[in-house]
Amino acid sequence: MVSRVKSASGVTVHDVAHHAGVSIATVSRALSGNRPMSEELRERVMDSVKTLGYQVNLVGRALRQKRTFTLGLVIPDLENPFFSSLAQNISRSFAASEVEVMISSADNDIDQELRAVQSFLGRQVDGLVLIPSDERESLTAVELASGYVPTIQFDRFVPDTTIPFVGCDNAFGMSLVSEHIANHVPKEQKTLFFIGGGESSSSGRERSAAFMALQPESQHLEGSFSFGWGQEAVKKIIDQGFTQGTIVCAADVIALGVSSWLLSQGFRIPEDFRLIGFDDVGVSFLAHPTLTTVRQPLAAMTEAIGEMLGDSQRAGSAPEKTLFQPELIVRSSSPAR
Amino acid sequence: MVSRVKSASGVTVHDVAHHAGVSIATVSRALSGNRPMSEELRERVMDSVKTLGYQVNLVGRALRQKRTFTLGLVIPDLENPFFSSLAQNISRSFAASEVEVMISSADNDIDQELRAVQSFLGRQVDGLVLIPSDERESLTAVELASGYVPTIQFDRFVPDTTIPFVGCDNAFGMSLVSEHIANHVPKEQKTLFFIGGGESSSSGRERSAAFMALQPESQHLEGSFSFGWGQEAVKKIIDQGFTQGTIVCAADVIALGVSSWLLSQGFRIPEDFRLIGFDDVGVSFLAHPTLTTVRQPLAAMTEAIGEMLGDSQRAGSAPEKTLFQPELIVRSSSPAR
DNA sequence: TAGGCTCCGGTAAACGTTTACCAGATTGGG
DNA sequence: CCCAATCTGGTAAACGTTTACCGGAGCCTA
Repeated sequence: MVSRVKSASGVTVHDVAHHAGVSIATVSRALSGNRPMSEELRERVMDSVKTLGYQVNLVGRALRQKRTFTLGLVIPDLENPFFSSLAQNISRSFAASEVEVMISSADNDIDQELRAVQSFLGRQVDGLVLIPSDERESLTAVELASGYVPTIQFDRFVPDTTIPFVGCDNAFGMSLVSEHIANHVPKEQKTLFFIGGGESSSSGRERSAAFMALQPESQHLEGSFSFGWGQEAVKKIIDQGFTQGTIVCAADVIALGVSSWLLSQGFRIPEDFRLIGFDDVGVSFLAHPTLTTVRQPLAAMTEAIGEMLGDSQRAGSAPEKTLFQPELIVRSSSPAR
Repeated sequence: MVSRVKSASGVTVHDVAHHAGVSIATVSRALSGNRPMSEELRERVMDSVKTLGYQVNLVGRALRQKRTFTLGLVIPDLENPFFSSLAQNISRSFAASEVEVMISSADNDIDQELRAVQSFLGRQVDGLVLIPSDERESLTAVELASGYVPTIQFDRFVPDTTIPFVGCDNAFGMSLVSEHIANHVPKEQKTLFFIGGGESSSSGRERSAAFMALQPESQHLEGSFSFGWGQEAVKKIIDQGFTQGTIVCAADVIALGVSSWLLSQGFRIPEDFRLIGFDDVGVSFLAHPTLTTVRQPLAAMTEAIGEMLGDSQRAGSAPEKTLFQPELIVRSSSPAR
């Protein structure tokens, strides 16, 4: 037979105690190692645990300990590769620790987002990492969360709050791009285009603002963080009659859309158009041509989450904003001279 | 000040009862509507709830009710767009219901996968949806899960178990592809290549086997479900000197890799190579050229999850395997004649 | 008017843990 | 040899809910 124990479910610490002929306290201690005990007894308990197929009920434990060893993560949109890769990274950075990361998708809907936050709060998560779906509308969710548990805004923030934020220095990232253009893009391709990801997120606004400040001459298109928008935007550019230039995108997803459309129309990258992205999402080094982009130091950023959540439990207020310095990764879509 | 209630956390049903001058039972009933009560009293309770900022503690509720209204979802790899879009779909199909979907990533690691399952079980989820990471190695996790709660294998299954499975009819999907090739691919492109996703998942094996049975003449390459493998595989094909043909991929991710590499080398799709994918992942209708692919009816499939989990609570054994018929979506990477 | 039924609120038990406190045993030092 | 300290196991309370059960009040019927 496949499963010996038909329903292992329902075995409690009492059953184990009874089977081993000890008290429930002893069982608990044997399992947690919270207090020393004779080796012989511990083994007896462990044997019973094994034969009965006992698995601790974390709900009971959580109620008693007032800790769940759970971290909630709310993602605006799982279908955006940047976010899903973010989720993967955050999970991974907690894989070795005792806390489990639970992910919930807001599906680009602020009601869903609020619901996800409430659900996590009700489930007594020990901390919450939010990527706000909308710069304004997410205010309720973010503030609600931070009223209950240590909360971190990640990648984007809702303005005018004191809730800690971990992200990257978008302005610095754009300055790297601007510098790269100055040093490595030939004159004939110095017609600049900037395709933004929309004004509804801080990262979108910051990137647009930074680039426009550095390169006020460039043409500016504003849309959303999506593959489809990249295609649409570059189409507009081509429709205006441009046949060469440099296209800077507020995100890799956008740049990939641009690339796919340009190639399909017979344009060459980087010979006709140079293309620069932002994020360094997984496929950007696999795409052909490989994408020049601004890499966010995700590993370091996700580590910061752990530290900040730890700190906020111990000491006073965590630093309001932690920015990480991104790095320019030069690949073939806009090579060095 | 931003948050009026410094720490709303810690307000219990007792506090509300005290504040409203009623018993805790009344508070519980006012909130749940579980028993009729005078409107006046209910309002008094609700007022107290609001002023105190009470939020129900779902841990307490779960312990008492022995239900968590939570569905666990374990994903092999969030960075694979097919899986993340799957996750999004499953979340979405439960958005309107009272149950919350919690996602956990196994990060392609069976230890992580087992850990995720155990964690979900300990947290007393009401049901579990698993996409086994590995056909053989995931056996432990899948069987463990099904010993405790209603469990469904999704998209892939571990062989030789009786644990319910929801997926698509891969053989049928491949027969559609084969038919399409017979009817719409011109003779000079009838050199067929099949790029598989590896033998470590049932879907990979089934698709490969089905296509090879239908088109035994075709050249067969086996790898993994990834963008990078698509590029690598098509490179091998080109290195053999082929300059035209039809490439069938076991997944869209693979096909996108193929497409990106072919275009970068100056090949044209579909003039030189026709390209056919599987899954109909989000970007495949955005890619240029748009991808001809086999669409899995995800919406229907995710709905089936809800039904099966409901059934398995009520009646006896659910049907062992539920297969959905996929559909061929003809787009420009392999157009109709 | 007595008896029973309905309505509405409260009391307390139960869910499965962990852990503060207690008590008996053992040990060690003076 | 006695007292204190330590060690080891058990008892019971507590975490925050929900709900079975109880009981008083009001009402209807015979």
